[in-house]
Amino acid sequence: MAQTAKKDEKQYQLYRDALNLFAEYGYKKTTVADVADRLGMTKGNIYFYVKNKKELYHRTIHWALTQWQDHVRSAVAGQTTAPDRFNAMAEAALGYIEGNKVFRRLLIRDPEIFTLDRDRDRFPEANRAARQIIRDILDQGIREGAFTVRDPEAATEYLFSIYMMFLIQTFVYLDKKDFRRIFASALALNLGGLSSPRPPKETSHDRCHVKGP
Amino acid sequence: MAQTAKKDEKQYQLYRDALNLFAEYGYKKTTVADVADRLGMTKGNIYFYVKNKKELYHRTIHWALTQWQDHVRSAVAGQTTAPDRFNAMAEAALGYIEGNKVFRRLLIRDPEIFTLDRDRDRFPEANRAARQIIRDILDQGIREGAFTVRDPEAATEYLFSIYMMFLIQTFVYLDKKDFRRIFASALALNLGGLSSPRPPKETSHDRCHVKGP
DNA sequence: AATTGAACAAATGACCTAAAAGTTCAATTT
DNA sequence: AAATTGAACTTTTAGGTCATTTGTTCAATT
Repeated sequence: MAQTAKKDEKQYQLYRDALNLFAEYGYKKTTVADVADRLGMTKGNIYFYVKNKKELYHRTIHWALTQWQDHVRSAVAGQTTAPDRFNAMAEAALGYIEGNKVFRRLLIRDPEIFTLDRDRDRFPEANRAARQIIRDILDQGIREGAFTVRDPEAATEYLFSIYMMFLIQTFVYLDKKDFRRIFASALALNLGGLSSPRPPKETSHDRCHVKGP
Repeated sequence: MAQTAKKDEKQYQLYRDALNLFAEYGYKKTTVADVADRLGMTKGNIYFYVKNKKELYHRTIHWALTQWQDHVRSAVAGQTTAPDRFNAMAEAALGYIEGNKVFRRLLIRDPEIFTLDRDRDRFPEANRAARQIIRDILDQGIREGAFTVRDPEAATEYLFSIYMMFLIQTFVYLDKKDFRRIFASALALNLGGLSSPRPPKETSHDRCHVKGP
């Protein structure tokens, strides 16, 4: 049941315009009539595209999350080794929002878009895909011998939580003060751990490859 | 201005009883008269000990946090090496709440006791002390050559956030499902990092001590 | 110093109502 | 047929009133 190209185009406009309005005024203060006005139609016609306001909101945000994820995936694809991909993923994921004012506003209006509570996750599909990006990099690293991970599933869950935590602290709570500095610490810790020894160089590649005692 | 021993004792009772009531009914549903009744006094007399209900609540929780921290500190003191202390701290901090039904109830009634948002932290003093516990272990580990940490202040902040995250996920959101499993992953990752090489043994001590290339 | 109890002040919840916003749909346009 | 309109309809919300509960004060008492 393929949609018409025209409907696809209209839907794109709908999500884009709705996103801007929801980001500016929040869910409650944005009326269906506001969205219709912005698109040059009447509010009744919105219901030709979505079944109600709630669905409009949800689809709009899901669409925004999807765009963001595509950006991350292409950044990851631009690297080859697992550690490089890990860094690229982290940088792309956080950097994208850093540079996206509309998305940041949206998060302030609706801080629960990102949550650490799986039961209250309103975008489980998008977040499953996000976990998969992490998981793929871990698996590659293990396969190629660059990473040592005992329980990849648990590690993925843990890393995803840290990623959520960073998003929430930085873009919801606006604790940006030392964002980059703590982010760097987090990357170093996740790649190398607390434990010595490690040469005091950052570039994460040339590492001691001696087997344990 | 030393208080009388009698007043100290009454204060202890006050906090203990108030804690139980707040945990059972929450802040709103617990009346000042309820607390007074439990202590066998009249509500007017509560105001001899605290200046208002809000202060009673805050002091009560602060007292509970302090007790918890004392427990963690003594668990840490029971170990000697930094990695052992790190593990002991993590286990004591999470384990204490795991076994404390009243505290867990309180968290469900008032989920914002723990927050990732420094601006909304109602117990900054207690949390500063908690960070200090982490920091002291990191410093010891660095001093003794067991840990390699480029920026201890940022690392402390990061580790404290992870600790908060675990508390929130496990005891506020009740995502206990894989708590222990992910907790183990987190400890392993923080001590050893993702990167190979590391012998496939868990006990975190006997590690490769060869200097980098 | 610690406690009481009555008096007073502030906060809450229930109820009401008018306005605003969400939703439907038969008719109309593209 | 797909897309759109606009009026009718339903649901939600914001604001106001009011009785009741709860929080707070304080002069008197132990």
